Amino acid sequence: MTTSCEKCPLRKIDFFDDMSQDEVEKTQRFKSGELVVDAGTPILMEGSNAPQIYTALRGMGLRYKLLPDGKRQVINFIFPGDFIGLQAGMLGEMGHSVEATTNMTLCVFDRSDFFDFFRGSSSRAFDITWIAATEEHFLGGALTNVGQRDAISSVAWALVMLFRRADALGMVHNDTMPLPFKQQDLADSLGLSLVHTNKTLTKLRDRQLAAWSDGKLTIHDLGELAQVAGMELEPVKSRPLI
Amino acid sequence: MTTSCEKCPLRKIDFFDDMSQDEVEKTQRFKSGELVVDAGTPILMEGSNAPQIYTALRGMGLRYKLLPDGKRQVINFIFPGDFIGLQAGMLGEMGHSVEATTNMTLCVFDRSDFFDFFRGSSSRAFDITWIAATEEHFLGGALTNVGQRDAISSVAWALVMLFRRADALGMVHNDTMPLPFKQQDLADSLGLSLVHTNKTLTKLRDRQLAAWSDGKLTIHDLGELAQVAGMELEPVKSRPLI
DNA sequence: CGAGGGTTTGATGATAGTCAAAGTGAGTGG
DNA sequence: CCACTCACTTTGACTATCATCAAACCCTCG
Repeated sequence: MTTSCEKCPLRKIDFFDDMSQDEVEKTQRFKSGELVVDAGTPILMEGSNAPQIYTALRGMGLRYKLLPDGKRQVINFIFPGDFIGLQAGMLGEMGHSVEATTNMTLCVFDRSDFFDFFRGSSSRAFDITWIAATEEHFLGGALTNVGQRDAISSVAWALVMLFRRADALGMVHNDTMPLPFKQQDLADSLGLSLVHTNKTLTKLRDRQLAAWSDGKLTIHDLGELAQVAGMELEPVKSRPLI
Repeated sequence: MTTSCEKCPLRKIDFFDDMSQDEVEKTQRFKSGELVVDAGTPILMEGSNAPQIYTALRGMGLRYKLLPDGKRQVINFIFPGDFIGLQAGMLGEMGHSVEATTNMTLCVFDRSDFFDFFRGSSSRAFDITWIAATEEHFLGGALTNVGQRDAISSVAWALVMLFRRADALGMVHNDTMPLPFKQQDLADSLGLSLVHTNKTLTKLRDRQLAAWSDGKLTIHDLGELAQVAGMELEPVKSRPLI
């Protein structure tokens, strides 16, 4: 049995905006099913004209782009509640691939219903656009990070961003969050080599700023780490859920 | 006298989608005026809660983000027809600053009317979301470029992207387009130093791949340059105009 | 003619990449 | 239950790309 939007566990999280009854119903009607995938499964392929789009209900994943020569850029990390396939819905084609890093459960929507859903509720349409704008905002920050920060600041920035997202989702306990990715994934997200990323991580660990091992990231003093990153912590804003 | 949307010169360009009479009228009602600024004028500031948003009607500019230590990341370059301030409209706050590189004329819209405009026409709402998704798509590519390509490929990629945009707007004549930016701007967009960017540009010039000087960029064989960039040329898609 | 912004060039050095190999731990099969 | 494998992490040595520093050059402008 699939989870009904009515009882969606994500909606209980403060981080997500409240939804009106009407919004819940419209979203429920839009939802065509659920997809359960194992860790490592590809979900969407760059350039593909995918018939379906998703919301991550459980589990984590990543978005990435491959270059012809095989290099990989991780665009960002997927957390529960993330909307996946907006580009497919709007542009008919994904600009990046998506794959599951852990086992995942995804709410499935048919792309063919997307336009109706969009026009059927201007508040939901607004939410979708809000998500797109937020994604753009994040990518501007990520670009700035990769372009302008040196390795230690860059890694620090990434860890702060990940940690704050997890915190907003209630995934942080005892200053630690689950981080089921590989160092290679982080390296590919920052444009650094695996080796250098590894050495930078041990530097942060030695300085007691952030410790990531066994799929768990521990940060005791976020402010200090943000200091190293040379970033200012913007307040966390709640976001809509599709 | 301001340009009416009815007679907007940009609409004559094939690159922009046709608009229905209704869309033209709604856009006209949304438009509150025009802004003419000199080269170098700041248009929007990062973090500001700007009351107005814009569409570039004439001239070019750039979006950028500043780090606390003064480093600058150029997010992208603004061409005529670009919508400016989507983040302000949706999120209430810009994630980057915008400034005019040349003299510019901008169509001005009041942010307070934005939501009405959005809900007043689902096709215009769709267009706005389309633009947001496209921006996200571009930024994914830019991130990949900065993260994964070496200097020569990176510069080549940027020049190809600029040239194709200009071409779509009919700004290319005799294999050359106006490119009124400084080398420092390009350097800041690629995360490279000015000196290294300069040396890379002369390399491309020596190899007869791309010559940029006196504010003009000429490329005789785009395919060859794209080859150097290690990129595949996606077909150009027309886009909506706000 | 001098000043200033932008571009170009050369010399030097540091950050980060590459290569190679060892270490660790979970899972598998004999 | 003990090799053995495999995927991932860690470390060390060497290299190269790119940053930094400095100075010259070129134009336009007052």
